Amino acid sequence: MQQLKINIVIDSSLYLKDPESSELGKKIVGKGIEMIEEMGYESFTFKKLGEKIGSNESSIYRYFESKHSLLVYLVNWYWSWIEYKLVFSTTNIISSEEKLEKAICVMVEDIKEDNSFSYINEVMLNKIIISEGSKTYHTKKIDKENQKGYYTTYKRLVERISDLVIEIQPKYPYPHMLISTMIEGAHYQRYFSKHLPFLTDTERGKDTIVNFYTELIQRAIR
Amino acid sequence: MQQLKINIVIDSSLYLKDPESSELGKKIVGKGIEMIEEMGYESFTFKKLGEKIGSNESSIYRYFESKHSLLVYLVNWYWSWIEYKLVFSTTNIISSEEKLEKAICVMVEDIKEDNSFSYINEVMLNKIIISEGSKTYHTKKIDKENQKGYYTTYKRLVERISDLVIEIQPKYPYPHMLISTMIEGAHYQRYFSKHLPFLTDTERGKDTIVNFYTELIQRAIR
DNA sequence: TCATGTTAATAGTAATACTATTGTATATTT
DNA sequence: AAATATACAATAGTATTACTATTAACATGA
Repeated sequence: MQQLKINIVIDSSLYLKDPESSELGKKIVGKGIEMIEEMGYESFTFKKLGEKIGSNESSIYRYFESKHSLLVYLVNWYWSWIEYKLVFSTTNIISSEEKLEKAICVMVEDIKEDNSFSYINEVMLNKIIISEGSKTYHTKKIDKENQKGYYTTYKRLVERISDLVIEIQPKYPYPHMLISTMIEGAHYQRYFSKHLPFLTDTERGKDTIVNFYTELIQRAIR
Repeated sequence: MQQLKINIVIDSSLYLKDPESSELGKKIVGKGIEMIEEMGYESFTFKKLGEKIGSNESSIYRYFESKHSLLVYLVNWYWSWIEYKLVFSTTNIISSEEKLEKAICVMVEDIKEDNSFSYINEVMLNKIIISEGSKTYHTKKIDKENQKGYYTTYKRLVERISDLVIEIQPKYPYPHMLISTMIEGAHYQRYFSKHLPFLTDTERGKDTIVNFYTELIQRAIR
């Protein structure tokens, strides 16, 4: 039997030329992920990427107007993918409480498997989001980029889960703050547990971070 | 009556030459804060700072080995200052619950006043920590820099408040995660409320962020 | 007075992000 | 099939950046 194939569609404002439309484009995204993960965003350059994919620096500028906009593209791809996983894991579930629990899990859990989407390594991408993701909005151009729609995917995702919170507890006054605190916080905790463990209480084996945020949210809205 | 003067002492591993030891050093830190706040960390350069303080780029390199290490210095200064405020606002209070409440306030509240320390503008510094602070540890050199003691101030602060949590609820299993989630989260919420308001529920006038985290923590450890 | 050590200024370098221009393959039209 | 138009990538740049090697100025002490 043939496998079901799904494509994540990225808004055209996030690239100059759609990287899905050519082999070179896919190489840029695929190898770009590998290189950013390996050497970090600061050390990563279009020149190095060009060499790696047997192409030229300036060819990459046909697809993305800057290094920054490639990162923004990756972050949006990631959140679209998470949204897809979220919708998938919560359909046909009736109880809102159970839906929320599943949602927390999808947002917060460690990504260990790859291979849903041919040329994108989701495990590496997840690592990039954790260590470099915040650089997409910690920029002086934030307001301009927000207007351009750079953060709509993220917004939609937070909205979706906030709605679940409201379904369960209509009187809870901080649904968006609660969810954005969870999403960003979970990434920080994963980063801390690896590099600054004195800021966490993670143990080996168990997924403490999922437990922590599940409990935190349940108690907050009870 | 003369005013009480206090100096925040920064570990000598965080600079090449102590900026407190000369007028030029104080200018570097003072004007550096102004410029980073104004133009953002990426656009800020030692060359521009040199021009501004009527000195030369390379003179600044005598004090800080890189632009990054200046930011690390500022972050450490900030956390030392917060720790000082924390100790000050919780001494002579007996109840642990009340201590924790005050601590949350000190960590999370909006900084509006300046002038405790002559050449450092705490309001601007707070803005820098909110928008650029995470760049100190989102680097590939994180583990090396951690070994050098770049994050000890932060660690000590988190430890201090985690101890308060443990005093109140000895069985709570995630004190460090709770506090680091709060500190980082509060900064994010301040940033979001200004630039990406759809991720928050902040209202004008009230300090929703303080209320949100106070309630969150109290419910978490109850 | 002259050697010594400490400081800052000069003048650089290598690398970076990004761009203007040229070249080439493919498609379209006549 | 030839002429033209288009799409794309490669070449060769530029301006700016972070950072450094060297020189100059100055104070201190023997």
